[in-house]
Amino acid sequence: MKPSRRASIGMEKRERTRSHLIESAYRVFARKETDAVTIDDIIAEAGVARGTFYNYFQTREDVLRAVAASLSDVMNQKIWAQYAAISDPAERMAIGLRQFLHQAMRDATWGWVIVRIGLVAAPLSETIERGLLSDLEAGIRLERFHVDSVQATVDLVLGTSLMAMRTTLKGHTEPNYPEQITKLILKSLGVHNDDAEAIAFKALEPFPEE
Amino acid sequence: MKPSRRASIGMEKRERTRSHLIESAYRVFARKETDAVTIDDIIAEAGVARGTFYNYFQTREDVLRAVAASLSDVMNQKIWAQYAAISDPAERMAIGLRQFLHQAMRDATWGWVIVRIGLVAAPLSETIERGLLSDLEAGIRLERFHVDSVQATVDLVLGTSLMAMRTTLKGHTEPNYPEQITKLILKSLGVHNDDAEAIAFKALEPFPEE
Amino acid sequence: MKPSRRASIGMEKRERTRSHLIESAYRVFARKETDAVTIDDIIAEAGVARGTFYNYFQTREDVLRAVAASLSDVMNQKIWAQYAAISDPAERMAIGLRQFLHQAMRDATWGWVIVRIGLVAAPLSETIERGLLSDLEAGIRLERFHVDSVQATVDLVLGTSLMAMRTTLKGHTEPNYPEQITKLILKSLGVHNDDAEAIAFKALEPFPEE
Amino acid sequence: MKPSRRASIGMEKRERTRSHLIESAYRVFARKETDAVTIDDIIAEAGVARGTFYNYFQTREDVLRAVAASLSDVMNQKIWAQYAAISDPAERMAIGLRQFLHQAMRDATWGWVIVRIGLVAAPLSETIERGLLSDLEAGIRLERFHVDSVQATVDLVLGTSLMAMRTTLKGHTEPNYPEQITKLILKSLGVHNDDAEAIAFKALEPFPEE
DNA sequence: GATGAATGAGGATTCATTCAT
DNA sequence: AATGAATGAATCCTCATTCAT
Repeated sequence: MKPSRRASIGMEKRERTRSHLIESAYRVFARKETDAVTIDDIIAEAGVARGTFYNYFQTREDVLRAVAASLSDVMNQKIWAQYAAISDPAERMAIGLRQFLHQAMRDATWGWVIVRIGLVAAPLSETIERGLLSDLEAGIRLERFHVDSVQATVDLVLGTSLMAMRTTLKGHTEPNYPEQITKLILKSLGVHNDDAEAIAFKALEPFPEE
Repeated sequence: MKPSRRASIGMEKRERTRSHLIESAYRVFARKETDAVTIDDIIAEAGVARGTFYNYFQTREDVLRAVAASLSDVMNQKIWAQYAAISDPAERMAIGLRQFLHQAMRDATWGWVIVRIGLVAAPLSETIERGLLSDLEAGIRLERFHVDSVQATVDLVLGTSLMAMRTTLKGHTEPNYPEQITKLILKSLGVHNDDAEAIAFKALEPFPEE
Repeated sequence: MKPSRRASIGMEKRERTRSHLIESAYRVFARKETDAVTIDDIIAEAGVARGTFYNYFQTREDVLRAVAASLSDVMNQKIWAQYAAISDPAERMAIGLRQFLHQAMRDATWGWVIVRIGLVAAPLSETIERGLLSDLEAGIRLERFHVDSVQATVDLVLGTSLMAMRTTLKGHTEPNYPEQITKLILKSLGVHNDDAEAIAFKALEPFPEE
Repeated sequence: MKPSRRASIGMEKRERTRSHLIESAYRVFARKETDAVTIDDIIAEAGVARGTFYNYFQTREDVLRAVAASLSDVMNQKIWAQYAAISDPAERMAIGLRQFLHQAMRDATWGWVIVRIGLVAAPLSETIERGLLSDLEAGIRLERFHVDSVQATVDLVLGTSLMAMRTTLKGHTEPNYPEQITKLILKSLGVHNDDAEAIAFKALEPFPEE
């Protein structure tokens, strides 16, 4: 059992450093335009030597991908996990959108990273689009949504929510902004006004804390 | 030869070189991510010496602003100017949106530059937002649009149309995509389905050529 | 278990690892230009951890020296060992040269290492020069060789044989090339043509296999 | 005539800097093992900024090639040119070898560069081998040389002269060493002793100074 | 006004070496 | 004795910017 134990200690440390680097990179990506981020920024934030970075990532792209993958994980666990039980697609989408925007308000770092790399980094945007698409199709099948073009709808939902997030992060404070956006999007999907309002403003379950 | 004439010739030449540089930069910005554009790219495209660039612009930001300003001018003259006569805000907005998307399909270079710098570069983003806002407010005033939050609506229109443009530029081809998007946005602004459809698919005046 | 036994096991293991590292380094030196060899290359070839290398060698120079020393040993045992019994200096030299070149043809790895580090690494080149010099002086004393300058002769023998080895390794295939070279060198040392030919082409004892 | 004059001034300056860099690189290559030469070494020697180097060469290989090309030019002009009038291949080869070795004694910098890059760097090695081969073939055709294998002879001449040069550069001082080497090589090519001696020690024309 | 050579700060990357486990 | 994470010096390379002609 000696070697496996030894190895597992090494592994743990390695994993810890890797996570630490990803978290540091994440904080840096929140502060700066993606292309302006240097590896020096990241190692300074992590308090680690230059060479250490290269023990874990080959390139800046690499670490960007890792950050995106980690965000995608978090999102899956925190945002979408919770509505396993909900069957109404309109309600599912509403919860997703609101969590998304609330999370950005609660944690601006998270928000900025999403706005900056959300659309660029493959794994994240794919995760989002896939989830969105499945809810959308379910809604159409169940005649909850009424849309002419699925692609147009995807553009609307994604475009609007990212833009709303940006607006929020830039300091716009309007009461219930996430709910306003949610209601607006639901209506665009063909949900009637009162229904949309009821769903968008329905009490949310508390967000799972870290 | 009168000195003033000499001067005016110089002026003309100066203006010509400046425009040439702006157009070259514009083509380069269409090809590459904003931060990836180097001054070398621009002077290579313009076929001009390195020093010449600095006779006209102090920094890279400078030329970006100039490109944005030039786009903004064109937009004011071509798009906004065109519907001076139209009074229905829904129709105005529909024409604006469609022109916008059609132009991107016609001229991918233009499209990519708008997607890349439309929201970031100063004079351009202001022109866009101002135009959008004035139509929006007119529509609300005249009870053509029914919205709860103006900001939410701005986010929806901008976000959706930029995302749609991106989709188009990436090769999505769906018949009447600009019209689908326009109809969807009009409905989101509270215009009834049939009305939105009629407006979104109404024949367009030909776009003024250069 | 007796401590001395324990110690001797440790010693054996230590020796085994050391040899393993030297052999791995040797294979790497055969593949790459000396200065291009990294310690990573060596440990990857050996399948051993980075730290292990430093348990045996202080620096890269160190391992280079060790490889050279090991080559020198092999050479002494395999090539020169066999002509203890031969007294004619011309024949001794002929056998040495031919073994040298035949070995390079048989084992290109060995050949490349010799060509690459043969002249740089001290212990090897000294071994070679010492052997060469003693045969040369014997030949002169016995009036088998007729030369004006010993140094010039050393340069000729060493330079020609290394260059011939390089030529061979680069793929030149001419029947009996080692013998041609040997005959040429013998003639340069003052041996008559027919005599040189006879010696250079005389049947060789089989090479001692590993 | 203005622009062409302007351009030609620029060209001259450019050419001057380029030559300056090549000469500096040349001096550095004489001091260090090829792979140990850094671009910093070169720019320090040239007293020029880091970026300047990259205005002229893309890579270290590039500058090596340029140095080799320049050496090859000089060689063609100075050494080969000199014996346009000499028809005896033995004499031609003797003059070539002696010039070669004398030049190394006179100018150690030159010698070291030749020893280091003579066989590796493209245009230089070709010039050397071509010159050698043409004399060799002429000698064989005219029955001045008597050899069994051309390749073996090339290896002998190149190997011996490079090794002799190295010996000289390392401080070996023997009177008439270039001549001893030349005589030895001529004899190896089948020239009779007295003849070889006469040719190898014949008075040399003074070497054309720069 | 146009040119392009020269500059050097900034950032990326490699790799020998140390050291705690 | 073996391991491999961490280190940081050394080097490479790019590119915005200056300036003399």
